[in-house]
Amino acid sequence: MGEEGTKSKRADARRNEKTLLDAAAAVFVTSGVEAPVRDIAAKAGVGMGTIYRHFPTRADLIIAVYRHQVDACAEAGPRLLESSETPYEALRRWIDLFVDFLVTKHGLAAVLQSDNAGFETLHTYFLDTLLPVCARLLEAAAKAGEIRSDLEALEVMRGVGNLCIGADSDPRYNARRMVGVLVAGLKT
Amino acid sequence: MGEEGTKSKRADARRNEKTLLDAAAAVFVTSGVEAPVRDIAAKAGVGMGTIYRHFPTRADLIIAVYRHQVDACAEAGPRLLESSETPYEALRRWIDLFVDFLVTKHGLAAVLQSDNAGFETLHTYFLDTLLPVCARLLEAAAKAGEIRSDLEALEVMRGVGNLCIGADSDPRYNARRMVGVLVAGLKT
DNA sequence: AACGATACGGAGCACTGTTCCGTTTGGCAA
DNA sequence: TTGCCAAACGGAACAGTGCTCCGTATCGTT
Repeated sequence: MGEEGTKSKRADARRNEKTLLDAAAAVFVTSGVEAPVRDIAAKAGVGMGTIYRHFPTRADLIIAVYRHQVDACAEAGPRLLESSETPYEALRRWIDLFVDFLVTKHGLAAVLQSDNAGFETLHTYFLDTLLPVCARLLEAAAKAGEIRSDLEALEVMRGVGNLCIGADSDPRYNARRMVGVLVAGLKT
Repeated sequence: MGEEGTKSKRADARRNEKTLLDAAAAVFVTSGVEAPVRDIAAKAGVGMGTIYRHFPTRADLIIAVYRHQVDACAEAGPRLLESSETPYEALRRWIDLFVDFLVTKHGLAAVLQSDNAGFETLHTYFLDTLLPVCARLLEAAAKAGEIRSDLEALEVMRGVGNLCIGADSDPRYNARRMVGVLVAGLKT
């Protein structure tokens, strides 16, 4: 439950972890989350072994880099439910938040749904964190009779995530707008 | 405009092209469209050189394998527009056709939107073939006042394609249903 | 039958993920 | 302060894959 940084690790290990996180964040911005591991290691000035020791899979690294933002998104759910006029409005706003996060992370949406081995962890993390929040919002909106009630939260999450794929590589495609259409389609 | 198969090619070349197409189709079914080129070559019983001579990029091979089905989908558009009660109904049915095609092709939807180099050709082919059809259906439905008129055909196509990604690798995700929601969201 | 164009096969190169192990270093105990 | 060793590091090496290149085999024509 606590912070990882205070663990009984050696000082250089802690330092390298931080360095790697910063380097990864920087490389993700410029080259996307699928950037070669070597690039990240080079940017951080460490060897290949170091990166794999700290983050056994690429998913672990991605999770570590974005954990704060994902958690923030999860925490925003209940808050929106309270502060919004209607549950549907809360759902809409929350999905906007999620979409804003995704479309600004080069290639993240794609890798999230990718069935390539090694990314299940990432998929699982997102689902574990955000699915309950989404489910709660959907349930509230359904109970209020604002949206259809035959939809699983998983489907909505994946649908929204999928719509964000490639949003940054083709200016003609506006993911936010299509998500808007999808969310409109949820209404009864 | 005519058939390629009748070109002035050597007999063995024509034979290999057919063999490769069949092998590729078989491998795509079992291993997805991202299957290693070596696997396809092995299945066809030819060398690497042969496959690349006939299909310079993987996209060319994929296009060749699915050309007939894509063309059939394109041709179904105008027919549906005539035979359906309303333009919106035609649009809905046409999108169903497109989705049925995509979800039964392991990994095709993903590679269609992938920004990996080498697949632009594939993306372009699909767009060139299907975009005009989709645009016509959208326009008809918009003119009839059944759907919003501020949407580009490209967005709708990409949105639908995106929703189909991973449809076959997670039984909990029903792409058809989410596309249904999206299409419902198009209504005015 | 001979010959030239066409096509073939697969070794080889480039690139990337991942592992493995010899070397270095941080922190603790004497 | 010094010595020790577990912890951590670096990067060479291996494996999988896309793609090229060129010596060899085959086709079809003369």
